[in-house]
Amino acid sequence: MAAQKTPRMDPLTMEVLDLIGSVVARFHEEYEEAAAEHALTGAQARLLGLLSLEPLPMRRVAQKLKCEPSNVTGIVDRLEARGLVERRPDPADRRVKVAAATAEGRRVARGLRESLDFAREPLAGLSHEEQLSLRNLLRRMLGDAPQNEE
Amino acid sequence: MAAQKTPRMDPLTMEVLDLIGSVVARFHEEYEEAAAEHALTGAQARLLGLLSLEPLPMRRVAQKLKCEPSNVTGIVDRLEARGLVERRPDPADRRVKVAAATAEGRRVARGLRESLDFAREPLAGLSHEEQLSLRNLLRRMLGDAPQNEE
DNA sequence: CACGAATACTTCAGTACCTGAAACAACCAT
DNA sequence: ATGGTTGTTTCAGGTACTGAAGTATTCGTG
Repeated sequence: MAAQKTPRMDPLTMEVLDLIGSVVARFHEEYEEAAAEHALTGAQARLLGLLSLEPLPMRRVAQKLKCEPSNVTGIVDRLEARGLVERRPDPADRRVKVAAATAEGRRVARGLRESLDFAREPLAGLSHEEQLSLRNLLRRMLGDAPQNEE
Repeated sequence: MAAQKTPRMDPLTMEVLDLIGSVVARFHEEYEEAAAEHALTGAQARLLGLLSLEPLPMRRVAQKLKCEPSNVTGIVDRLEARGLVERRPDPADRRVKVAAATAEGRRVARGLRESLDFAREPLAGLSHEEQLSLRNLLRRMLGDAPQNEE
């Protein structure tokens, strides 16, 4: 628990912090917007995006989404009602229900992904070196052990 | 609305995109967590942070938060019940109610800001040059996409 | 000045999201 | 077999959000 008092904050650090805040706000906004275009809420879009990669038991979904399993039930209910997701029994354990995106669900998820032009387009304007540098900086910010130094 | 088919995506670009997604998720998570430590929801924390800078009419708050004014009513209600925000009449226009953070509200907002160690600490580990470079890259990401659609 | 339109806020359904507790079924260890 | 644990759902309770309707105030114009 670092209870430091931040005696003063470097103005550059503050600006970068602010820029990150803007990126976060912008990203979120774009995401919700893209979801809305497909008649989905943000939570539904996140869940569908997750399941479009691979089917997952409800409990795993809750872990990935960092929420309670009881919450997942409702979101899957609504997606299932729209035919975008289905519940399958797990042959190995009859307690678990595996949530999986339907073909239609995967189609919608792809469309969703393609709607997220926000970061892709500006990124295309950066040179390869700049992208590399951005990647490394972001990696360090996230605390990831850099594995592919280049 | 660029409905391009993304003929191919540079793997580096994809990784950077992914990292940005992680930053966004992390930032959000930290924000909600910091808010929860002060017994606030994310929406309440955002509103309080806004009002800690300057008092604003309800209508302006809704604009800043990009939501309906009727929504702001409820959030301000709850913050007001906790004594963190108050409604003041606008002497110039009796229709208008100005929402303002109380002294206690400003105190909580400051604590909230200081709890957001996520980006500050990793940033402190970057050299001045690296921070400059990160700032410039983020600026370009945000500024190169002038989104004045209307 | 009066009167209708516009503006600011609130109230009121209606929906979604989210949590925590309790119920239920199925698994597992003894 | 029994009892504890695990996976899912149901339920109650609360926040967030929208859109429509309602109230009060301001403003524009005849």
